[in-house]
Amino acid sequence: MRATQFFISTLKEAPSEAEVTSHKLMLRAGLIKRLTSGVYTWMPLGLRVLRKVETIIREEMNRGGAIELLMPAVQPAELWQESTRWEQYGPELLRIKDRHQRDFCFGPTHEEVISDVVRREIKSYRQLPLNFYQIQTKFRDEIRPRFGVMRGREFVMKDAYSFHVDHEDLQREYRNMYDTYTRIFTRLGLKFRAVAADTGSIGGTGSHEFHVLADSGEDAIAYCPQSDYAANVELAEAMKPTTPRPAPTQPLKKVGTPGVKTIAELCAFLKVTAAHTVKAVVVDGANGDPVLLLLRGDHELNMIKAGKLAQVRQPVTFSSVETIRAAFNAEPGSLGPVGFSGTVIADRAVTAMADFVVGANENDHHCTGVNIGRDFAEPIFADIRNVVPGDASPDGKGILDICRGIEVGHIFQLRTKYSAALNLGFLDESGKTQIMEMGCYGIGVTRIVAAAIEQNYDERGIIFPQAITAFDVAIVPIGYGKNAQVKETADRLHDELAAEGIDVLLDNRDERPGAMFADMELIGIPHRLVIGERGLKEGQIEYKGRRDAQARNIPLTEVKILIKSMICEHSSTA
RNA sequence: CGGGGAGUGGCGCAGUCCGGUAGCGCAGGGCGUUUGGGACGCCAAGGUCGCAGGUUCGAAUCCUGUCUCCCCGACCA
Repeated sequence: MRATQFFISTLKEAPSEAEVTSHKLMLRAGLIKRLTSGVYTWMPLGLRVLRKVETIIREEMNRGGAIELLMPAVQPAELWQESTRWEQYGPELLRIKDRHQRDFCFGPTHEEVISDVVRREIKSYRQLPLNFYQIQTKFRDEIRPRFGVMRGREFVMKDAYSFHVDHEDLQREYRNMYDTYTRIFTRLGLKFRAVAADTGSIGGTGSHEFHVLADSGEDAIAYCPQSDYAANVELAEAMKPTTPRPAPTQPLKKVGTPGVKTIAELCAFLKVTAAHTVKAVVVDGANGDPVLLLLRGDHELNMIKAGKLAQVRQPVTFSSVETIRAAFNAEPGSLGPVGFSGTVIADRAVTAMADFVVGANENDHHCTGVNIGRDFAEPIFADIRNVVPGDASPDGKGILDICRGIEVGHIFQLRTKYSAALNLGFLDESGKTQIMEMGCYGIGVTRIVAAAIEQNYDERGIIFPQAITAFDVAIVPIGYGKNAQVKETADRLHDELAAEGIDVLLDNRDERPGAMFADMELIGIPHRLVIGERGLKEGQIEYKGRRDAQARNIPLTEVKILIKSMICEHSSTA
């Protein structure tokens, strides 16, 4: 490809709409343009990257035995009413009407449609198992789209749905897809981790998320360096303390703590560590009464875990100040279990605490020397906090650490949640009707591009992994329009590399060298060849890898072999 | 939806407090000089100041309404 026959539009300054690195770089490099909130045009350069990601996914899904199809983006309301999700899905579902005022939606996911396909086609156990997938544009009317294509409303997703005669076969396919995803993200050249996940709203049991590791990731992942344990912090179990509760040594005492509202202020005021304090959080209970949750001062409430408690109303809502005032005679910042007669649920870590500090249920007062059993009744103990680095791994094999990740894939065992609702029956060997077991497997294709950048960039711009770069190699001629030998060499090299199936970009724009270098680096091309009069006299051209500190000269005669060898080891042919 | 911020040429911004008819850098056009790390000079071009009302002799600037976008929280690929 010659730059003059392609479309490159880079910016020196990032548009002010962008905050995170990948978003800024994607806009600066001209990969995407925003049309409206959460909706982007993929410019030619960006589309090349997106297509490479799609190709790898498609090749590996095919290798894994899945079969590609393409379902409609627009779906009739009837199907969604049948699965009861027309009401359940909420405002994230973009609902539209046709000219006859019939209800439709723009598909945020395709369980309903695929189920409709399968129930019409599949009648017998002989036709199972099946795994259908598609790569398609979805629309989810996110409350707050952000970070460019990282959390767009319109995005490209690979979604797959598998159907089985029994749970055992579903588990086999689940494992197969787990392995397929592992191959996909490995081939994409990304550092990633598969983590046990909460099943969220889609439901079902058995689920893993695939996260691209990046410090800027939105998700926290707890993992054990000593074993293969990894789980989303939402899910990772905080184990029971192994140490017994010490006996009380201090008397219960009420102390004035004027103006102290937070744990940090409390620690500073009383000169204690946060681990010796207990924080009190009040949420609405299932029966409407407030429920007091207790956590060690240095721990954080996990809303998902709290939501699973029978005593707590779903979704978890913090009680209003009025409710709290009525129940505790005090305001948030001074709350505690002493003298409170309602339901108290304490995190397991609190089990092992003695002589701690907690709110006194009187504004601007705290109690010190508080002890469970002596000063207030034994509460219900449960796991309601986020794990922290240093916690014991739930598999008992070491100590947890925490890193951040971007969720790019998610696999689920749906079991019969949809197949039962949508009546996905088949006849088994004995001629009896059974309900299919179902799995689903998603990959955020557009998100992968942003995640790859989030993981691979420097101050000059993007550094694309070889597997998904828009162009493998950039040829930058110095004096293309002036020096016939430079032009001829550049053209020939371009043609020869292209003939080898290498994606080569010849920057034949009439730009100054600095501008060309800057652009080629910004758009993340991993290899660069510079052809100049100076080097050609010696029969040499210059090579520089995108991450290399220094360029080096190589004989012209060896260029092709060098480039080929560097690119072919990452070749995307399956 | 709650909280915060912003809409001025393609991009980044100043001007708004204190009303007087719009400016800077970059990009883009022409000409010339340049050509191994985002060149320089000259010339020309480009703006309903988000939109709608209002106040005023006069509004980017003040008032009211409205739309859009971004950031922080609950959702998700």
